[in-house]
Formats: sequence, C-alpha cells, structure tokens
Amino acid sequence: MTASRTARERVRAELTREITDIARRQLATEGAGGLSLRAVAREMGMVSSAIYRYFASRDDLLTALIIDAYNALGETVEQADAGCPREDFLGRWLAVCHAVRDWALAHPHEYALLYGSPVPGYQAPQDTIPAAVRDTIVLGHILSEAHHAAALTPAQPAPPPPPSLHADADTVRAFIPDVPDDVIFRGVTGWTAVYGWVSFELFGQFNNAIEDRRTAFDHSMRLMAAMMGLAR
Amino acid sequence: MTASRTARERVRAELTREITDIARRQLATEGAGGLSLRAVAREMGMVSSAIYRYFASRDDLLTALIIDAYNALGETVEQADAGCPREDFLGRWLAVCHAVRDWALAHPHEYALLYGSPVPGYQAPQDTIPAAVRDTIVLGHILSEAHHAAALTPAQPAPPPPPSLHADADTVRAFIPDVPDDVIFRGVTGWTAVYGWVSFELFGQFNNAIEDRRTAFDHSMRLMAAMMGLAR
DNA sequence: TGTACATCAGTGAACGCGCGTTCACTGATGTAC
DNA sequence: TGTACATCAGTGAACGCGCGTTCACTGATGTAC
Repeated sequence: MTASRTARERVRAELTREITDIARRQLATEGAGGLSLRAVAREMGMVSSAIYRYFASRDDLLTALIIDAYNALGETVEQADAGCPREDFLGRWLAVCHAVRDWALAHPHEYALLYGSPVPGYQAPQDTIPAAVRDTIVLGHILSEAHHAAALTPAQPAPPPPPSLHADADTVRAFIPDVPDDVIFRGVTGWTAVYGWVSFELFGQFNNAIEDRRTAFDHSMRLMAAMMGLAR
Repeated sequence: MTASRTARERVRAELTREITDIARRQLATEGAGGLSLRAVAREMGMVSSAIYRYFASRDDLLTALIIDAYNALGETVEQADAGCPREDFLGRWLAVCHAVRDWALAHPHEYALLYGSPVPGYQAPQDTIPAAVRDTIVLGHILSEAHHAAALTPAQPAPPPPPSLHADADTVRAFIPDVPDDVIFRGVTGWTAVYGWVSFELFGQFNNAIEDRRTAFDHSMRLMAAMMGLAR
C-alpha cells in the first residue's frame, strides 16, 4: 500500500529531522568537535547503534548539518537582499553584510563549522557546494547588476588585475556574470573582507579593542563598498 | 652550588623545549583537537604522568604553543617590514601581507590555532596578548608613519567614521599612534581583509574558484592599500 | 479478508580505542653543615 | 672532604570517562497472493 509506505517514510523523515535538530543543538553548545552520535542517541532516548539506521556515520551527520547551515545562511542572505529596492545597490550590499554578521552572531558554532578551521579528519563532499555558494551568488548579482546599470563608479586609481589572473576571473564570473576582471577581483576582495571581519569578531580578535562592533562593521563595509565602486 | 642548580635547570629548560617541539609537531599533523599529552609523552619516551612535571595541564601546554606561534608569526612580520626601505609604505604593507600569508601556508595548523575557530573549552589567558599584537603593531606603525610623512592619500570619497566610534578609535590608537579616526578604521578594515583572505584560502573557500592565489592575494592587497590611501 | 513472508527500526552487548589526571613510590641530583 | 637531609624527575598503576562502530537479535510494520 502506497499510503502506509508513505506513513513509515514519514516517520523516518521526522526522526531524521529530529536527529539533525538535536545534533545542531549539541553543535551549538559543544562545537563541532563535541558532536557525538552517542550523545545524540541519548537525547533521542535511543540506543547509540540505532542512529545508524539514519546516518551511515558521524561524518554523514556532520555533512547534513553543514548543508543545512549553508542553506540557512544562504536563505537569510537572499531574503535580506530581496528586501531592498533593486536599484539601491549600496543598500543591498549593506543588507547582505549585516545578514551574514547577524546570522553568524546568532549561530556562532554553525558559522565556525562553515568558515572556521576545518574539522580534523573530515573531508567535505561535493554535495555541500550548491548550498555553500548561495550567499556568494547573491553578492555576485548585486555587483553584476550594479555594473550593468552603470552604477559602479570604480573608485580611486588602483592597479588593474594582472593578465595572469584572467583564467581565475573566468571561473569566478559564474558568480558575478558579465563583468570585467577588475570588478571580479574587487568583489572577491570585498567578500573576503566581510567574512574576515565576522571571523575576527566571532573568534575573539576584537576583544578589548573594538566594542561598538555593529557600527564599526557597518562603517568598514561602507569603506569596502566604496572600494568596489558602490555608491548610493 | 649555583652552578649545579643551573645544570638541573638547564636540563629542565631543554626538556620543556623538547615537549613543546613535539607538541608543535603533533599540532601540525593532527590539529589542535588532536594534541594529546599522552602522545607527547609517548614520543618523549616518558610515562604520561611525567609531563606534569613540566606543564600543569593540557591547557597550559596549549597556551605555551599559542604564545610561541604568535611570536613566530610576529617575528616573521617584523622582519618582513624591517627588510623594506622605511619610506616605501606600500612596499612595507605588501611585504607584511605576504609574510602573514606565507607563514600561514607554512604553518596551517598553527595559524588555525590562532585565527580559526576557538578550541572548545579552552580560554586563552591574558599572557597571550603581548605576543598576539606584534603583527598588529607592525601594520599600525606603517600606517602611522605614512600618515605623518603625508604619504597617505585617502582614496575616494567615503563616509567618515560616525562619532560614536570615537571611543573605539582611541583604543585602537594604541596600535596606530597619532592618526585620525578615519585612518584607524581604514587600517582595521585592511587588517581584517588580510586575515579574511588567508583564512578563506587556508580553510578551503577558494577551492575550485581561485587557483593563482599568490597573484590574486597580491592584487587584492593592492586594492586594500589603495583603500587605505597607501600609494608608492 | 486472511495468511505467509519480507522489510525495517530499534535493542543490548561487545570490541577496541584513547584520553586527562592523581597518587604513592623509587632513585638520583643537589644542599648544608 | 664526608655525611644527613631535602628536593626533584620520572615510574607504574589506577580511576573514570567517552567515543564510533559492528553484530546477532527481537518485534513490529508493511506487502503479496
């Protein structure tokens, strides 16, 4: 009976979700290294070996968490972007920057899982890639659309990218379509600055140095916007 | 006898060094989480409890490693800066950037220990601070000296830092002495971009995207130099 | 609709492993008179 | 210079802990005729 098979499958899907939820909560309190199948099973009220009906190994569970986290971040970023008038490119950039930072502050361990030190012994499979690039695509489109709206006013004189970088520019153009190499690398630089800041803030590098972090971040991202040629 | 006491102490200092050396090597292969007192003891040919004659706990050993790593990085950066003509501010900036990146690539796990996700359960004591800020001080002095040599040509128009950031600017001025707030926050932004890039590169975010990383990094840091107003 | 069989979820015990830390101890090295 | 004592380094056993994964099993749920 298809209906009953679906019933069993529904339970299965629900329990799978419950496992990842518990795992995510453990991740949030213990960090990636502290994620333990046995602890998850304990909290589920199951015996530890039962987890293996749902995930083939600890790494598989970790991969599921990583993909979920990338998607959560990606969705937040997409919504932040979508909430802005299309032609307000600076506003969109700032909204995206703050979305990344806010999400990271709300989910520090998940952020660390995505952008911190690699988990030792864990090798991310290819399946994470589509989820991993959602935020990058959002930024890319802001820049690309700004360029085509002639709204990019490339800032002060700076050296053009050396020709040897042309191949890499081609690869990145998948994310920032139809723009010259110079825009590509300004975008990459801006992008690294976002995560560089957020990582510094989250991993403690700003302790005893910068207190009004939201304001400072906002200002820093405006400087980066100017570097990229984004003006209101 | 002072001489013989010194003899014992010399052995002690040597063994302490040997322990940290072995621990550093293990860190390099296993990562911070894989650092184990028992493994260190095994490699020393000692029983595990003997380590406690030299370090009160695993965390103490970790702290020693962190301080050593900060000092190693700091020294590299200082030397890179010192190798440049004093008035070549752009050259000094680029030298420092590459020194950070080169060191990180040569010591990925140590870099991760300093700038990656915090080690769960480990709380860095205050003793690490002097070592931790050596590189920051180098950058600060480049900017400060450039400013006083009137060699900073603040790039394109960008909003000034909001007044509410003045207190934070005062704190950071310990590293970038006697410069206006605007220079401070351009410096902080530049600094985060350096580590943002290096972390992206080291932690795998550039995989399948950017191949000629040294060149791209160099270009990116030149863009940041222009943002900060550093020109040759 | 009823029965025989197959699939699947969850159990409980076990394997083999490694870890940090404590503690009472032996011997060697250094110190004081 | 020689002896009695104190300091220190290193030993070996133990405590108590948690982990991922495997495997033979029971019972319930679903399937086919």
